Amino acid sequence: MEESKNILATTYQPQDVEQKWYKFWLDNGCFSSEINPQGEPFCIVMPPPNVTGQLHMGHALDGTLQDVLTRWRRMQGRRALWLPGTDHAGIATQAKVEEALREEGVSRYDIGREAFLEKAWEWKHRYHDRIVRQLQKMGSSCDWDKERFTLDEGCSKAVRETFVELYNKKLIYRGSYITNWCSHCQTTISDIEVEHTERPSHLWHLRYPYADGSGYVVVATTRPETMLGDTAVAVHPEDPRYTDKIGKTVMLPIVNKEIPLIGDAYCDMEFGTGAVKITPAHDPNDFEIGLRHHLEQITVIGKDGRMNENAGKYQGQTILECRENIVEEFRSLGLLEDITDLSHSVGECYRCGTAIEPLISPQWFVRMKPLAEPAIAAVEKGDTRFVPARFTRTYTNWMENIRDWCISRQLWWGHRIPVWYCQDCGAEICVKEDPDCCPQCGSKHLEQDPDVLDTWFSSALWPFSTLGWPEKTQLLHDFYPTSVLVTGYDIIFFWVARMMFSGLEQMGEVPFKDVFIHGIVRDELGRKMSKSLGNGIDPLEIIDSYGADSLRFTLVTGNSPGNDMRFKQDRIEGARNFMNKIWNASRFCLMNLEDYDEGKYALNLTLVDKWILTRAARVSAEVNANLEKYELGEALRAIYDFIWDEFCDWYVELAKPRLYRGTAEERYTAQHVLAATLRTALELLHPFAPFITEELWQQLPHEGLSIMLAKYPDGQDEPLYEEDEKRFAIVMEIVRSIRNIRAEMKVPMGKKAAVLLAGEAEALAMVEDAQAYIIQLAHVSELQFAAADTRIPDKAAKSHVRGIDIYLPLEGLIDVDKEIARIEKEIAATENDLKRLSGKLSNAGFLAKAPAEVVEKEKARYSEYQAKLSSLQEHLTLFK
RNA sequence: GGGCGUAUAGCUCAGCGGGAGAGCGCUUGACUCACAUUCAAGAGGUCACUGGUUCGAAACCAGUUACGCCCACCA
Repeated sequence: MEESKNILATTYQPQDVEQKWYKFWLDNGCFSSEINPQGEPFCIVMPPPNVTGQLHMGHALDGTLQDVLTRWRRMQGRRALWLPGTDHAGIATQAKVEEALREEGVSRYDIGREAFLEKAWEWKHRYHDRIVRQLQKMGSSCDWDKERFTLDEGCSKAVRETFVELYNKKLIYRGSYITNWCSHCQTTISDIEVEHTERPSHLWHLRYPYADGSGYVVVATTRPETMLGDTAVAVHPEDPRYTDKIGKTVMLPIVNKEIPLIGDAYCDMEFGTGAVKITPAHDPNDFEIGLRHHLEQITVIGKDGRMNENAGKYQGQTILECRENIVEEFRSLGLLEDITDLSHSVGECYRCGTAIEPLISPQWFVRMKPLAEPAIAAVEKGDTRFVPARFTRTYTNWMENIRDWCISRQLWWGHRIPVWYCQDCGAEICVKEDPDCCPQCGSKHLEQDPDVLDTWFSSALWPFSTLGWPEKTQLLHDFYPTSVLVTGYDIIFFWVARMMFSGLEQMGEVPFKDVFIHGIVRDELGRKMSKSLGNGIDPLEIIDSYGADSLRFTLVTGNSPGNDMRFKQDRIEGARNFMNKIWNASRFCLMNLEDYDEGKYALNLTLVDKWILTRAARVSAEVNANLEKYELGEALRAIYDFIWDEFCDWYVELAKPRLYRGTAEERYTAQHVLAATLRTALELLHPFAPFITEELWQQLPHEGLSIMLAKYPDGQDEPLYEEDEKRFAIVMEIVRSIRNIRAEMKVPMGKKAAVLLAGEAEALAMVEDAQAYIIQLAHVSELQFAAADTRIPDKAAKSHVRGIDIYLPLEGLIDVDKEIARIEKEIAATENDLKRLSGKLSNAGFLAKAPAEVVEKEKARYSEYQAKLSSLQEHLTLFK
């Protein structure tokens, strides 16, 4: 690695170092959980990206947060495991593969199930490799040796085990119910995969004549075409308009069939005409009513989304065509009463946007009630904690109102349902090992259920299937329950909730202790990034031009838990600038360490040394506290401020005189503190910006193989020089004050002014040994000290800081009017502060009830401002 | 119909009981020997509104308004 020393370039080139260090970490096993075999286990199981395509900004955010937590814990000495993997993504992947086939001019039915699956696996390998490369480019420190895939052998075994166990407990059942059918994807989807959108539509009021010729009843519907499958008309049993009509029959127009008028409390008397047409085969509510009243289910819409053979002359028409024609026919029959506007929510497939058709078909379901109860209790007990806490309610509300989960999909890519049907005796066989013959009749004519499972069924097992379950592995024993799950709020229902009940059911324990929820990454205008809008920002492109560290920095800063963030170009540039700043600060450090010889001299710490060391310790503590709370953005902000403001703008500047012109001993101390502080800063920053910190850390004096394995600074064992910290704060104020006067008076840089500090001996003593600092940073030619009552220069600009009057006698440069204005402005500000403080201090309640230290602080502040005010007022009289 | 979030400087956002913050943008000045992807200084805010709790509220509570999101079998 020695040849990598390149401290000449004044700009950081991430491309040069990122690949090198990732390989180094891999080669040295730094990502293995066993790099810290003695540590307390810490485990994050990666939400598996779909193998459908490539990583987007959401993955980049998700991965960055996980990597920060993992690297931080690892540096703390924990036995940290970040377990990676990918998801087979049933519908999505199958759709992609089918699309590819279509381009070749064939359908999946042409090539058959086996050949299709081969294609799908090819697809999987190709995109899997791409995703892994992308995760690696991000700097992800996951343990690749333990990588998993939802459709791999182990996960398949876990799925099989779970299915059979739930089946045996009657928690999985098969039945003909109405489910959500997507005619484009050609499969059923679960309730949460249906997206509801408000669409403007109409309410058609149709007349259904009574069979006995006594007039008609008007039904209101948004779906006239389904009338072909009507098997009743329902009204509220207590609706006075209809009580005497219940039990009559109506003549279903067009179809010319008698159907009953029934009473059912489902009907809302207020809505429409109070009468509802009932189509049990095409509406979930009607389905329920149909069951209650033993109505016939007549399917008139087929799986292709067109009217079927039961639709008579309308057979073959699309739903919308048929709708128009039915309405026309009602009109011509004189049975169209009215058409009114209505906006109502339409269910659409989350994948393809196709309108969902409720259809009756035999499907497999998970019985949710018994599984949801422990999952709710576990969160209420606090076994699993949501961060931020507000998502607890999102979770429990959903769990409490949960409905059975339809898990069968009419796809080929996925876990095949482990159920066989005996072709001879009709037995249903659900077993862990593929059966040879029917256990009931011994027949060999068995046929496996053609369907596969919802992808989320396998994802639900992810926290333990990846650790080896159903085998009782050491890994499972050591790392389950996992420490934290990091994911977006958009999949709390799809995934988090299902992992919860699956973990509790199969493992008897929650799958993770914390759920750290983040928002989604939006574009500059706050819009969701999407393919159709074409507003997506490719993380890989950002990495290519700015580096992974800059991308990670951008994603972490300004991102608070659970909230969405906007990705703006100028923020990534800011991140890039920060990396460059560190690069150059390190260059400076390295240039001055050429002759550094550890231990050569005893340290002789100066004021500024003690200040920066104390600040480093405090920032370290603050960073850890924030990371514990999952406040990653706050942690990083503290590091940023420390490095840029305190270390670069103050410490480095003040170290220069000793480095350039100091004695050998002085130079040594400065080198030592410089290197130690920079090293601490790099270590603090490492989880957020792994590449640049490794590159620089390696070049600094260090112990150990990699910064990844350095102890994360926590500031616990460092001495705190509190007195020096306070004193240096005063120095900073004085410097800023002088700089302010210089800038306001437009004193040219080259023009150095003499500065007089006047005050009580006690106040002056605070800054006495900091003269050189003030002279250097405030461009002062000479610094004089004087007693408080010294006769002061006539034509001097003045400021006042902490009991010290600061005079800049700038003959010829002082613009009297400007100085008056400047002083008046400062006086006004001071008076304002005093007013507020005196109000506070004259408040008996405040003095009696506020904590003593707060009262003390305010009192001190008050007298300080008073001194400042009188000092400035006195000064003003000199000019008037 | 239920639930949730957000409203702080021109923009993007932190802060969430004790002196209004950052980055970007803007103004002014500086190529100061690590960095102009820089340095220094500055302007800019009744912290959405109304009540309440408190000695003290941007922060806590209640309500209001605006925008956004999620859930719900609204023919």
